[in-house]
Amino acid sequence: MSETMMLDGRAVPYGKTIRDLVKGRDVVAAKIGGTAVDLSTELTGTETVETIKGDSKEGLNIIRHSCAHIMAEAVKALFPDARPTIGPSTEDGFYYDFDRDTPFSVEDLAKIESKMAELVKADQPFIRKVLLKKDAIDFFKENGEPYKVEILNDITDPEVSTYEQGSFVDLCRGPHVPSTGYVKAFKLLSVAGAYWRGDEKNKMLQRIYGTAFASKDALKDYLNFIEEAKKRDHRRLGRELELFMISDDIGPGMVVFMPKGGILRSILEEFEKRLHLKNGYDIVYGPSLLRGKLWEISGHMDNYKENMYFSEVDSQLYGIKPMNCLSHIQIYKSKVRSYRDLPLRYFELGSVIRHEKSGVLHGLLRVRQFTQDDAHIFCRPDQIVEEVTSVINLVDKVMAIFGFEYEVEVSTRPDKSIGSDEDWKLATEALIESLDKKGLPYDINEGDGAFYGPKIDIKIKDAIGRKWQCATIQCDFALPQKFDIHYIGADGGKHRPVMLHRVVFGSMERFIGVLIEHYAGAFPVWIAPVQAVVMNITDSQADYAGEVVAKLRDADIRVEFDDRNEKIGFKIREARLAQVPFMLVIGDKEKSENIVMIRDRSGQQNPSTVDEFIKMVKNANPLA
RNA sequence: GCCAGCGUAGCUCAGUGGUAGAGCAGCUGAUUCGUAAUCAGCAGGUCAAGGGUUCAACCCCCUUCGCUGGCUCCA
Repeated sequence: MSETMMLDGRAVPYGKTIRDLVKGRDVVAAKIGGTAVDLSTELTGTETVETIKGDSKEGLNIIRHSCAHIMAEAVKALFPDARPTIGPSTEDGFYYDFDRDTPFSVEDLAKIESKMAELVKADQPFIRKVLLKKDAIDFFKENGEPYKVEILNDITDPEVSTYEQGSFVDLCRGPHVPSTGYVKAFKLLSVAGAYWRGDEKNKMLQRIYGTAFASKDALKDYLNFIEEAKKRDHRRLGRELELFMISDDIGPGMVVFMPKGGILRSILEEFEKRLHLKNGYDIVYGPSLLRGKLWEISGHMDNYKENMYFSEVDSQLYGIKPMNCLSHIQIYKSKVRSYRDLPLRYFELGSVIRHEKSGVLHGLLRVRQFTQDDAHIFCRPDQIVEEVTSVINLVDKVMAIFGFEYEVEVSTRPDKSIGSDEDWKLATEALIESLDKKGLPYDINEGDGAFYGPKIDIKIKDAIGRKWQCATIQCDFALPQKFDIHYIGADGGKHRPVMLHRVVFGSMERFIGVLIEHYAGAFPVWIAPVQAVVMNITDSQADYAGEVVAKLRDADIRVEFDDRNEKIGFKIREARLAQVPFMLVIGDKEKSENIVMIRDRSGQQNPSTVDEFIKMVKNANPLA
């Protein structure tokens, strides 16, 4: 056996800790055979060792997790009545949940932060200890930490590890940075309530959010990013650009599209109609109010009642639709279907109303009344994979048009659900097969499916990285059975079709909300509510400018005429603030040469004829 | 729904136990001026709503509504 082993590709001797072998404090932990370990690990084997730097994704997680421990130490020192529960790292920071009767205040954050700074300065080592589970239980019981005891009771391993720094000991798998001084840049961000173990039946704990970075500059960059993101918040831009409003007088979660938002939505809806017709869908419309009986058959009365609105008409119970499927099923049932008819694809821009809990409402992204670009595909079991694949292709095409990157998740059977185990298995496998065929990576969300079937969720990100589910494809074996729909097969027998529920935008509201943030209000020309503002320099060009406006309007260009008695600089400023893609400036020169000066959002200017400009705008439509 | 914070003019925000201010926007007038703000004047508020404490409440207390950040839930 040789006397050395490999560390980041260089030969190093045995018998030393990793920390002995790396210089400085850029390296925060290491990986041996793919498992992250502390730098205090002594090298004894022949494995290959790779270091983890603080500015890598893995390294950041370790720094943040260690920072969470430091925060817990600070909290326990300042508030001895706070009982620590769990404190993981997250995608862009960390949190720690405490059980405490008095919630933390914003002022408390500052105190905790300065205590943490002290602890960091003290550069206390993180000390890992491995002990028997029963000894750990005794220790945390004695220490008055019932939550740690509860976690330990769920652990099956006989041995567990703890990490100790200063006066604080936490049950933890690790790894951690070698000492508190490794945490060079951190900030506490907010306090919030959170249920113990994420279950609303449990006690609400006090959560403190924070973040940490490998350097002060990186932290500063992140805080700047948050500030910049706030500027593109769709609620702010929605008001500034006069796209939509949510009025107190009307009610929470109810969106009013104002003229600018109205035209934007209308353009997107026309786009969707054409897209679906091109892809073999039929356009249908269903009513908002459907008999209560129908919702009983569908299972909504048992599974979704608390989210629905009801109305009694002529002593008959009616439910306002929270989804569009039932009308589409009635269309399917309107005549005998042959296997040759399938697949049938019914598309509806369907407005639904759901009683969402008040605390979840969020601008356009979470509302109570919304319009889905919904479709239901009725197909034979042997057509599922092909149909799902074609929906995925459609989604992919649309996301590319708008420049969205997306993440895919497959959600499996939840506790509260209907249908047989075999159906769920078949449907879930079909969804996964389609994704595999397309070569799309995906995560599995166990138990996150709809109550009637498994689903593929496609999530796109808003300005500050929050992910929103927009497109989704849901496989449903339950409703065809409940409504007893069938088709006549080649064998002359009755067979049960499969139903796919799917949306591409998700809802007009949410998609527009994400679009606003994605483009920061500067919409591409084909969807911009106003595509051009014509502006004259003085009154002497008003007549010619008016002719240009008329010509553009006649060519279906969305144009506004700024003929106010204002300076050209002021007109341009206003058009820029309104994020109008093109400004058509008309002075004496343009008038005499029968042209316009086109200024785009970047400030570039080019002279053009009106006809050329019209052609350019028309060509910007992706379905043109 | 739960935890915390917040609610002053159309918007962004000051303000104090003694009956409200600024900037921008708006309106009026002047200005006709070639690429991100012309000047002047005017007007604008049951201080979210309801109740209470007080000689007196926008301010203190309670309730309701709404918003914000989270949690749970979701297109």
